[in-house]
Amino acid sequence: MVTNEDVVRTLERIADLLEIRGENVYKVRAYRQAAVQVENLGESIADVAAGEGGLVSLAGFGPAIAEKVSDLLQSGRLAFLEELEAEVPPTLLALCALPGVGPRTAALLWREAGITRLEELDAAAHSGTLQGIPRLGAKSIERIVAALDSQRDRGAKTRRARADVQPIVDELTGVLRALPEAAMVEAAGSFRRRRESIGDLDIVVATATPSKVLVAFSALPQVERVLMCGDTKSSVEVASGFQVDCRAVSVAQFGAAMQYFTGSQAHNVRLRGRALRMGLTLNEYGVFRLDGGERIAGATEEDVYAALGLRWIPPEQREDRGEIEAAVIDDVALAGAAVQTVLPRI
DNA sequence: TTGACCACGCATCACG
DNA sequence: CGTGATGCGTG
DNA sequence: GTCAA
Repeated sequence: MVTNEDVVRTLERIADLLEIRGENVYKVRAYRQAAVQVENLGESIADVAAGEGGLVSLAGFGPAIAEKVSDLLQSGRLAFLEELEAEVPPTLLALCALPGVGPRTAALLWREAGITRLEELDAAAHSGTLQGIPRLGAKSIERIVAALDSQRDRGAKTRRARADVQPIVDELTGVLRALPEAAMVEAAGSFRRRRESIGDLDIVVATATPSKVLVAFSALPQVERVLMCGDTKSSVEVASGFQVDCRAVSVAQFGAAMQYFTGSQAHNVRLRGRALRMGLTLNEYGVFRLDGGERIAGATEEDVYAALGLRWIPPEQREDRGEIEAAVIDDVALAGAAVQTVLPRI
């Protein structure tokens, strides 16, 4: 019995391996999007396959992916994936899991140094074999060594329970709010979406002096390691490896930044797609007209959603499960009884 | 059949 | 030394 | 690879 979860894992695995192989980014994305669709599917994918229209009736499923998933459902295997795994060593996926190492670097290590597994990478990094590989400078090698060490230190504990994160949120937002430069401070990300499992923490600060706030943030006693600190964002680790990102924006951008950093990613992508179809563009600084670039929203989240013809959507609903469609302020309501306004058609 | 496919910050490296 | 391209990571 | 024009 092949479950939806099996299909999701398989599609994601294909995407990862294709990425290492250097396939077209949109092909890779197509597999990832298909995986997301299956993930959000409210029924058994086997039923969909058997039902009217078959798998191609699913969004993101064209003939190619439909056939592969169909094979998988029928036989429990997928020849395509097996061929791919024969071509691209699956152990490379473990390299990609290292922070700072992505598919391109994994492919580079494989091609240039014949490295396919973590142990080989570790040995090569220390023996100096890595030196001389194009695009792999001293900094990059140092980064790899650090990543391997840090992974060894703590057995790759990734996500944390909401209850464990809450005190960290309270403490960090507390000290940031005490800064005279910080006008507004809020936690965003999956924490704000009230998810039970939290991968990392995002904190948004409104301020007129971003660098001051970020420097202060990076220097907090709770900070164990600074991953990076730029002009608008800083990433650190606190409490044995838990990552916290701090983004500093102006007061006028605070709403757009909160919207952006609250996510989810899928929600944001759909929202931005909607913006484009309305002749607008959405980023973490606001909503802008495509022609001329005039800014039309950004100070508050309500602003941002309203500019896109939407009611404000509670964070816990922002998962791209139909909440955007449900929040559309329809033409009729806007136009009143008499006048037919011309809103951009979505 | 063809073109578009979200948007951006930071670190690093190659190049002039 | 500055600049642009690339890779990675983030929602 | 998929979708829409």
